[in-house]
Amino acid sequence: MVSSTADYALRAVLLLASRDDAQAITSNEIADATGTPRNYMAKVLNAVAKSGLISSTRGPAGGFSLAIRPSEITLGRIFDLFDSPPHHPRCLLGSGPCDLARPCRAHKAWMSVTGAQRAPLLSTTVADLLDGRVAPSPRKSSTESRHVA
Amino acid sequence: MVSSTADYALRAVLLLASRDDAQAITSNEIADATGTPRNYMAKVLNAVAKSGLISSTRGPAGGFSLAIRPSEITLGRIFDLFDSPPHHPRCLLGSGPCDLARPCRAHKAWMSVTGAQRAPLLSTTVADLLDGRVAPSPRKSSTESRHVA
DNA sequence: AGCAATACTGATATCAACATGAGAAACTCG
DNA sequence: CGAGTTTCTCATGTTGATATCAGTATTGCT
Repeated sequence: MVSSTADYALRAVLLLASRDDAQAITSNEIADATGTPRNYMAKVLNAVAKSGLISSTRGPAGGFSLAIRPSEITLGRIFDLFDSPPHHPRCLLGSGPCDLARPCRAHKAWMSVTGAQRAPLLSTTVADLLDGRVAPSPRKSSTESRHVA
Repeated sequence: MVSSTADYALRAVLLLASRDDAQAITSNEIADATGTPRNYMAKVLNAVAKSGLISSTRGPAGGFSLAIRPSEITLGRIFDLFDSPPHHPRCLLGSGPCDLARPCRAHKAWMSVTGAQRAPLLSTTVADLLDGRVAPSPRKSSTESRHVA
């Protein structure tokens, strides 16, 4: 459901956010601490740094450090770097005209589902994750009881 | 976010559910109507049929038809056939003991996020999609206003 | 029995994500 | 200026999902 690359990025950002000191950590340290392949993590960090979430300094005592505050980093912002949000180019029902401007019923309902899936990524920040704080879970069992008979 | 295979399966089921007559449709008809590759759709339909959601009859005038009512088919049931739900084998924060029984704070929050993403898949049925009906969207802006300053 | 239509099965090709390795660029120190 | 440390970049290998093809099994009809 979430690519491993985006998962690596999340772990790295989470690790950086968990230490308050502005001291930079090397790519290898991050890889070892998060249990990810060293060379690959270096590439992932590079991509994240390009987006502006983290900053990198080269040379001795160099490494990576958080560029903005954890409360500003939503999960969606991290995942969007690698996993592009899905778009349904063709209508879910085969026939009939159905574009984005005038989606068919199924298309409309589907967009709502994907939107609901995306909501917690947009509302949850890295700071929330560190504090164990959690986005409000949607109340269930409202549609659950409809399809019993 | 959702594999193309699962997407194909959803379209096929949606197409079958959209016609009330119990007449079977051939694999090729389904593929053409949904705009998916013929040979691949045949294989996907085969897998869906094995799970019991649809039934298949061979020979002339054969094809596929819905095995159970659309209101009984949740989206999660279709997607789980191909996209296995993600599990986080390693803790999100590198160090410290953290298993599934006693998850760390970050782990706990993460599980809540993934759970919230999965909720609409479990509560929405194929019948809902056909009717344009939609799962209740989680109330937002409760965590949204926290990270402004 | 034999033919045609259809679902099924396995082997194979294709492609993108994942991962590795080596070397170049950049920075800090003596 | 030179040496050491670290990020950065490119080329290559590996894996799994995606897609195709050819062949087999099953059923209905004549």
